[in-house]
Amino acid sequence: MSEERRLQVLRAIVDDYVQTHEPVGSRVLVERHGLAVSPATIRNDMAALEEAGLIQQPHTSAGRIPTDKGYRLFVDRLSTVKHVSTPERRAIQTLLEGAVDLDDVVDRSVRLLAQLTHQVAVVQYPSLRRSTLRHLELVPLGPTRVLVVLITDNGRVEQRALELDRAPDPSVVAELRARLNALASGRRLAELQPILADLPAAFPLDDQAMVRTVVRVVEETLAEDSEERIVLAGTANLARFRDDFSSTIRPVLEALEEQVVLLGLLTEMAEDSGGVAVRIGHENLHEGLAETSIVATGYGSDGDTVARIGALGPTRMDYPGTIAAVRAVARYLSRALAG
Amino acid sequence: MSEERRLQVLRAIVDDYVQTHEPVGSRVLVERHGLAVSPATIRNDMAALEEAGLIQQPHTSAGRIPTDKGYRLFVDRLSTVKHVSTPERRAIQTLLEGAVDLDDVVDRSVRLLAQLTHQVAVVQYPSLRRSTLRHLELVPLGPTRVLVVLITDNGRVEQRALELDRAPDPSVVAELRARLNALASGRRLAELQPILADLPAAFPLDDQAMVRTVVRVVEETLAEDSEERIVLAGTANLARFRDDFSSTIRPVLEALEEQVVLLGLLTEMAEDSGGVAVRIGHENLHEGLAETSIVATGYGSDGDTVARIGALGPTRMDYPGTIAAVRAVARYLSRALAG
DNA sequence: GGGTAGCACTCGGCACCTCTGAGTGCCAAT
DNA sequence: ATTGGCACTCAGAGGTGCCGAGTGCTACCC
Repeated sequence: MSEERRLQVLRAIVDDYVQTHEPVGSRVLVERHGLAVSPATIRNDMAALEEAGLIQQPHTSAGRIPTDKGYRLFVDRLSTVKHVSTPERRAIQTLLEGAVDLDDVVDRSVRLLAQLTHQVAVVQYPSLRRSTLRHLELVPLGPTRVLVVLITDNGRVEQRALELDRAPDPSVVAELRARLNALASGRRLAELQPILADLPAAFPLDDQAMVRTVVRVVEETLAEDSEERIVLAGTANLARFRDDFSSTIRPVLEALEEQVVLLGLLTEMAEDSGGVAVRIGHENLHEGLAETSIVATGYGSDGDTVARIGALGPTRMDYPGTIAAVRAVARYLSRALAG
Repeated sequence: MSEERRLQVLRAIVDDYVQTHEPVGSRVLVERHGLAVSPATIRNDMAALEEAGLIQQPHTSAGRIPTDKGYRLFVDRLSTVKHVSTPERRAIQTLLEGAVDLDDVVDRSVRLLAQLTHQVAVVQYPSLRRSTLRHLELVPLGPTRVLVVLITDNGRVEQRALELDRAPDPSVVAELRARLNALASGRRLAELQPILADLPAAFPLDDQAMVRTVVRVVEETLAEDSEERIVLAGTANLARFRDDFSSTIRPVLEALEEQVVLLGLLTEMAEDSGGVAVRIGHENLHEGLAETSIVATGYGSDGDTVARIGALGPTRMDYPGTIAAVRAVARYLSRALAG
């Protein structure tokens, strides 16, 4: 009983099941997948695969479907690398080049990925901590209210309002802004903390409280990884199949709304195969996503990852196709950010 | 046959059906709703209501369910005004007061509304055109790239990157920024257009092209109503009922992703009853939303509407409760923006 | 004239049945 | 190791009959 053929059988089962969404039996397997042996032989192989926990039977007289473990093996060792077609590639390129700002790039990317994969697409906004500060602005909103605005090199803008104890002198605000910009511009945001700590001492005693408040707000803004924004598209694709998966929709939608959960999942994903990370079913330690797989990878302006992008759908998804699409969009997204 | 009782019957049918999601027959109607007549009498009334197109029978031997027209009559003339409970009110207040900036206020509001109504909640970001400009910033992103940042009085920040033909002189940029702020600060964004038109003439010929580019981008940003952002929450509530409505989920999700559609619906809604607008089923001229109702109202910092907030769910929703929740959240949201 | 009681009628849904066919596991033969 | 054959299992489709909810109608009462 050749080990190699058994894996071929597994691959055939995954391919077929992904396409038809129906348990696949020994006969269709030999008919549709050019296996040069008889159904009986396949049955023996399938028994072994089931023994190994790679496939399972929904009920006695039905065909087999892959388990999470089966999909895992398929993804790691059996799937052939797909590439997105040239027209698709061109479409991606032109679409992303037409974007006017960061929001627009992200928005287009996520829609695009949803359309390419027919899954739910997720894009995380570029992380603040790894970007370089381009400009910092203090804008008075009222007598004692000030808006702090951070602008990064990749065009992300973050704002935060703060309330002061008493109305500050405009000239002091102006000086603070000048000093902040002198100190901070061009630095990575993650490096800022020690630099800013000394700033209050440079001001007259009366103003130090105000300066400290502003510095604290800036630091808070940088620290809040939970502030990281996420954008979704293609949630309607979850309802593509009226049958079994439809009962699973609700917990998935709930998980998608919990951006914190989603962020955690994205960032925790180790990139295994060719820079793309795949989490299958129960591997996502979140009960609502037990029948859901996530394919994700990082993107960034100059080689290093500033954020992630991914696709999410039922475990029975087209992994090679999804992986290819995620990789392609990530690549063009990186390029669009750099340019 | 008293007209008044017939309307009572309609109200009872709506109440019951909203609660049970099952067609309601003449018997349960008298049993559960304290109507002091016999089922036979009710049947006559129901026949009349059906004749009038207010209720309908799914099939011959079933009870009645309200039609869109029936819900409309209910909302306009029969529903009793509900108020949110005092603890709920207090919860809304404290939650919204804890918000740190505009994004946070909007985010909290939409989640809150979704939780209160058990529907999908929608909040439109405050419109740019009606806000006052607080500050305008030009930030160089590269030799020929400039980021234009608009900051409004209610804390909204809008940015747009632009590409120049040649690298501008920093001093010219500084002067342009100063002039723009002098001209535009404190004005309503909608008034800006004529004011900005004269600006290029004030600059040396060499720089006029650059100035014109910047002005054009500012104008574009203001003009783009389609840029208006929308935030959703509670989409998982769509999947609350596994049965009939679940087949309708997909088109609804698709409509929700088309922010343009949603924006159109929100802005077109006339406010009828007590400041809250209700669109029922087919009244939404969008085929995906034929079984969906929307309850919406405006909110704004000082009395006038700067944007809208609403809830969306199956036509068989609890209208009085939803209306009350939308109104309450809108009120506190307005207050949070003003404060 | 409006309300009521009684009655015949309709029809969806449930329980029950059978039958079919897909699919399996095992065994003996190659 | 592979294969054909065979007995076995079982979900799902299709058919049947019954029940009960609900109706519309008509005759009757106040």
